[in-house]
This record gives sequence, C-alpha cells and structure tokens, in this order.
Amino acid sequence: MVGMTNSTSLSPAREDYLKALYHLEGDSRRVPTTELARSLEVRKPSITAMLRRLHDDGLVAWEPRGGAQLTRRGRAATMRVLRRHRLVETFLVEVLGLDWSDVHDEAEVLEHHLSDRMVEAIDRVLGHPTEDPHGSPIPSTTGSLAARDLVPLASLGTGEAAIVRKVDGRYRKRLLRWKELGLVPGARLEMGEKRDDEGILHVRIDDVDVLTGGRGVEGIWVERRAPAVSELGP
Amino acid sequence: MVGMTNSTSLSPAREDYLKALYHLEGDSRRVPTTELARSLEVRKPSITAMLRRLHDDGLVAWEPRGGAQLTRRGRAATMRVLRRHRLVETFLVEVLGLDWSDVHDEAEVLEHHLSDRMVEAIDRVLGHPTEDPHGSPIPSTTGSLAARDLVPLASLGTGEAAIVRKVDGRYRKRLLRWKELGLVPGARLEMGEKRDDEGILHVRIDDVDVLTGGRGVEGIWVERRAPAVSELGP
DNA sequence: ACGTGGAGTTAGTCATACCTACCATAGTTG
DNA sequence: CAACTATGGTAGGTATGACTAACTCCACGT
Repeated sequence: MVGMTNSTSLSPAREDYLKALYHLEGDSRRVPTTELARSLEVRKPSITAMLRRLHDDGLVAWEPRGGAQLTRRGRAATMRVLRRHRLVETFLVEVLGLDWSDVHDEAEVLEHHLSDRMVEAIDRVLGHPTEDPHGSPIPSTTGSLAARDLVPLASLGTGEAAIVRKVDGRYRKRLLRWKELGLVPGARLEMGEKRDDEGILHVRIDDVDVLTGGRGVEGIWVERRAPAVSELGP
Repeated sequence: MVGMTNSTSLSPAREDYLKALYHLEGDSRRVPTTELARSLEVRKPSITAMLRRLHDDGLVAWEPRGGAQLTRRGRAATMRVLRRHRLVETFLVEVLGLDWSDVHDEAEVLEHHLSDRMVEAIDRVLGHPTEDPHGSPIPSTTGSLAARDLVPLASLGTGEAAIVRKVDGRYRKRLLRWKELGLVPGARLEMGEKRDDEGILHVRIDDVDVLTGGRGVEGIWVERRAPAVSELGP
C-alpha cells in the first residue's frame, strides 16, 4: 500500500494518464494512443494496457483502435488532481517563496500525495485563490472550472491588444525567459509587426518592443481586449 | 519512475524500513526479523527480502539469521528521512494550522516525496527549528542529532520532578488524551504516588493531580530536574 | 486489387513489494 | 535425548506499471 495517497486513491500513474488525456482531448475529441505515448513519454503498449485498466475502472471510454476519452467520472477525478496541482503550485510560490518557474515539477509529484485535509488547509491559508501562478484556473471542490476565452498569443493580428492570462508551466527554460520579458499572467501587451512567412513577430510590452520567433511564445495564452487608446488617434 | 522522489531517491518502502530499524535498534543492537515485521505490519518473508535488498545497497548490515543493523550510510539516509518527517510535521502545525495530534500520518506520506529544495524552503520559513511539535529533535542537514538525556515518564520515582520533552506521535488517540491532560512537550510535572503492583500512578501537572495507568503514559519521555521548591520545605 | 507503412495490440519479461505455504534451525523443556 | 516451539528462510504467486518483439489492421497510393 506504499502508493496510497488521497481519498479516492487512484495511483499516481493513473492520475497522470487522466491529466494527459484531459489536456490532449481539448474540446472533446478521442485521443489516439500514440499521442498519449508521446505526451507521457511512455511506450505505446503501456498506454494500451493502462487505457484498458482505466476503462475497467469506468474513468475512460476506450475500445481497441478507437482512441480514448474521459468519462464523466474520469473528468471529475481529473478535476480533483488539477485542483491539487494548482493549489500546490500557488502554495509553493506564495508561502514557501519558491520561484514561479521552478514549482511545476514539485507540484507534479505532490499532487499525488496530499490528503483532502491538507489540500483544504492549503486552500484556506491561501484565501481560496481562483488562479495558480501561471494563470490557470483552480477547479473548485465540486470540480467546476471557470471558463475563459483564451487564444494563443501568436494568433493575435498586428495592432491587437491583449492580456496574458496563462502560461504553460511545463518548460522551465521558457518560463524563465518569459519572466524576463515580462510575459507573465496579467501583463498587457500589443501585437506588433508579424512576419508569418519567417515565423517572426514583434510584441510590445510596457512600451518595450520584443522580437521573438513564433515557436518562442507557444504556450502563452491571452485574452483579447480593446486596442490601446494611442492606436485610436484622429 | 512513478516512485521517484527526493535527491538520493530511495523508494518509500526502503525509507520506511530504515526508519523502523533506526527506532528499534536504539543503542546499537541487531534487530530481529520478527520485530521489524511487527513494527512495519508486514509478513516476515517480506522483511527478509527487503533486508537483503538494503544489504545489497550497503545501507544495512545483515546476514541470514543474524539480525539487521544500519550501516553508517544507512544511518545517514535515515537522518535525511527523519529530518524531512519532523520538518513536515512542524510545518503542518505551524503554517497550515493542522492539529498536533493529526499530523503524523500526513508526514508519514510526505516525507517520501519532498525534494531537497522544498525541505530547505520549509526549514527557512520555519526559522530553522530544532524540535518538532512532539518534542523530537530535528536532524541537521549534515545528519547530526542533538543528544538529550530522556527517560520514560513512568520511570520517575515518587516526588521526582521533570519536564516533558518528547511524546510518541504515532498514536492519535493517546496524543489527544495527553493534550487534554497537558502532557505536552515543555510541560513541568512531578511524579506522585506510584502503585507499581497495580500499574497505577499519579502525576501532578500544574498542581492538578492526574491518575493514570502506566500503560497510558507509554511514549512520554521526560528530562529529570531538581524537585519543586515546595517539596524541600523545613 | 494489392502491397506497404504507420498506428495499435498482443504476448511475454522485468522490477518492486507484497502475500501464503511450507521448511529449517535452534533453544527449551519433559 | 527427543519433541515441541519460536524464529527466520525459501519457494512460489499476485498486482502495478514499465519494457521489447512481433503481429494485425487499415487507409492510401498505384
């Protein structure tokens, strides 16, 4: 029983599969085995085996060669993991003073080993936050998630203004660069010149012009807003 | 790699065996298989198998039928676990506001899953404490442990005065009762009348006389001190 | 219609950490 | 001294969750 962890007690491996599925299925598509294998860095037969187990548990809809999708129960279980993960990240930054760009890996481990009692204590100490340090919404105890209307930064047209709402926490190096550039949740920016053919774009943050390859901002999600006043001149 | 945890990365099971061995061997004796089995609530063949693995790892001195004992390296590894455990307990009480009597089980899980970076962050936030909430000393980063001269409460003679220094955190119910009685680390007390034949003893705490069976104070460790002044009258 | 390549599965291993059933050694006692 | 008992081991089995090797399925191109 070494792996025993939280109330409903799925193994860490099972929880990781559910999370991967959640992130990959996006707006309700069936996720192919190979994609899960790539995302989890595990060989394909391992995926097949685990999907069968999760199917038997009633957490995932799956048939041989048919792809996989979370069931209602699977989605609920995923929300519990996500809540733990995001509360832990917030906690590590706010209370333990760890760096924004460091906390993802820690949370990746801890999310599987916190009791409900601890999670709620953390939530209480933090004052029931609604977003984690990367800007992702924290699911409620009931598993509901605040819906938002986010688009990838690179999809903005020249002159469009937006607020950074979420950055992908998975890649430490990128996080560090973004942080230097001021590309953090809450930052206001405006898209400058785009050269789609070359994959190069200019972004204005706090009146500083930043040049970057489109690849370099993959994982930054923004919310569109009315363009800056200066752009509306006579 | 699901079980991957902290820097040196022993599995949770291995760390639990080391801890049990540490607690049982006391002042350097060889611990029999059966005792470990009882303490870990695991069958004897599992103990034999694990001792062999730990022996192969160079953490435990063991030969068939010879009992087991931590090596120097095993002891060092144990100190790292103990440090994590006790810092976590302190943290749960001081920062998360969990109850004194609740934290042991949480810490039992978390001690296996905290990175060095997190442990040191916790240590920093707590201001480098030297004792956990149950009064046990917290090993330093180098693995050294403050030595103290503790005796079981029940070993005091009538009239002897002492300070509670440590309570065994493993049994929630006892902890709760001790807490009610004021038998917490730091409490000053004096042994009253003892009836060893009946296993009954009286303890005076804050001038209140508490009657208890000797069994009921197993796990309370005290430091002897000069008897109270009132006892030295003309 | 047919062959090929990639996606997905089956089959069989391995490591960890547990278990039960049974065997061996040794120490105490009639 | 033989028998009984406690202690400690061996053998063999289970569950997870990963792996490689090898097969099947099917869509697509010719």
